[in-house]
Amino acid sequence: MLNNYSTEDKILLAVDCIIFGFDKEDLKILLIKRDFEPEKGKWSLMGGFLRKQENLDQAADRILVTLTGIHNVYMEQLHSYSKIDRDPAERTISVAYYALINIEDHNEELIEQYSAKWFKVSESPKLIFDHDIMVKNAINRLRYKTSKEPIGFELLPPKFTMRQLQKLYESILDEKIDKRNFINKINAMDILIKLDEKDMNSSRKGSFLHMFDEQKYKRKKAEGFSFKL
Amino acid sequence: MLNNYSTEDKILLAVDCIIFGFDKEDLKILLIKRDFEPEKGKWSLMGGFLRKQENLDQAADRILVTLTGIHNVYMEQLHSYSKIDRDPAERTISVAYYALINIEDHNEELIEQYSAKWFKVSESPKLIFDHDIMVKNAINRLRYKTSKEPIGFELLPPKFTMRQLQKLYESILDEKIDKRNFINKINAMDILIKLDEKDMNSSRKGSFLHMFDEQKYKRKKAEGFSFKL
DNA sequence: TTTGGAAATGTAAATATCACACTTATAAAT
DNA sequence: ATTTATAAGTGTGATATTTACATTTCCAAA
Repeated sequence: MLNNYSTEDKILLAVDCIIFGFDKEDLKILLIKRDFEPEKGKWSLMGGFLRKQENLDQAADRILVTLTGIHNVYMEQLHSYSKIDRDPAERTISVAYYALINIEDHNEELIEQYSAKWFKVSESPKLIFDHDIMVKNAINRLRYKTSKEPIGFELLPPKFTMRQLQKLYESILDEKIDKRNFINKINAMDILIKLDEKDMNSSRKGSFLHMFDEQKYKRKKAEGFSFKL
Repeated sequence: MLNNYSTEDKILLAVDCIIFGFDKEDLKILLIKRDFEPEKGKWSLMGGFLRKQENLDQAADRILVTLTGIHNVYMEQLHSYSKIDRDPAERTISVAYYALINIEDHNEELIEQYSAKWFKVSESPKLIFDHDIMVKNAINRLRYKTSKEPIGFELLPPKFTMRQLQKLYESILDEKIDKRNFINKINAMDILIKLDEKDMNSSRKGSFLHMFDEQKYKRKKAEGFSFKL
């Protein structure tokens, strides 16, 4: 009968972050080049160890801030990975988190300091340990999330065009969407504010910028909501 | 720079199991009455600690077998809980798993040995620590699962009536379903085999028994599949 | 003034979902 | 043998959602 904790094994608990960003065309992840052993010189997720005086969410947040300098980022716990020899140096359990950030916000200096780089998810290099599986699982989770609630808040700049939003959906879901149907669907959600302002970069005509209406978004989300392609 | 694991904190890692069963009428969970400190005498999920030589799935399995005697049960990792003082005795992270079992299969002796008891999810007692949150999250996950793939394989006996399957869905989703629409939908899935045999317990007329067609089920699931009420 | 190129827009057909009520089969009672 | 009580079993039309699809508009640059 378990009545004495002191005989139980204690284990190292790592936290690894899958950091998603979107650069107007492609869904990307931020990876670091390890300058420490094991697997020095290889690409990996940003990670760290859980400390006694913090919970997992806090640890994930700390690790993200360390690399990007950004606070108050959207993060969600993904899964815990525990294969016995997943880290050859020592038995370690890793709790993976995924974060959605606006790719323009990150701190260049920190990125350099960690030899970090943004990769298209479709073109990312092989990662150490079980990090590839973590990324795969995170993408699946993000796809699921997409089907349950509007996304974009976190990954897009405050003002964006319909086309950018569509590209974001397309890059997450990895499929083409008809633009009329997409716009009809998004408009039916009634969560965007159309601004008078136009983005003139993409065409002569220019395309209207939009913002999320956070009030309406929250209300909709509370009601429970479904986006189906 | 993290180049030396040895300075990092090591932590106790618990695994707690939310064990779901279905008794032809209600969705239930299996709880134990703790005969050890802390919180002796209170209701709790079945749990244990991760050992160095096993991974989390194996630990969850071991813990489930300890209480029910059943092997090869459907289990899925739910979430990791890490509030600093969640266990007043010592800093402990808990990885929660949920299991779906056929309620008829469990081992009575073991259940008694642990003072365990099946509770309707709607009538379960207050649990220790953060176990109530775990159960709530597990129910949500189960609901989600229900919307993505057929369930029943794990919770029902091999042969079951349409009405039992409907009751299962109703108890998971916590809402009434029209029986004609339900049957139409299930039949449209084309994953059941209707047997010649009838269950005569529930009515004079008797109702036909069905089995899952595992082949078809797997094929459908691979194609990706959605059940919407 | 013309031109090139992305932005913007609407509808009809197909499909999926929903609401809804009567007949049938059988065991038990008479 | 006949009646009765009870859950099982069955189908359709109305409504909502999803899909497929092509043309016109706007503006900067030439």
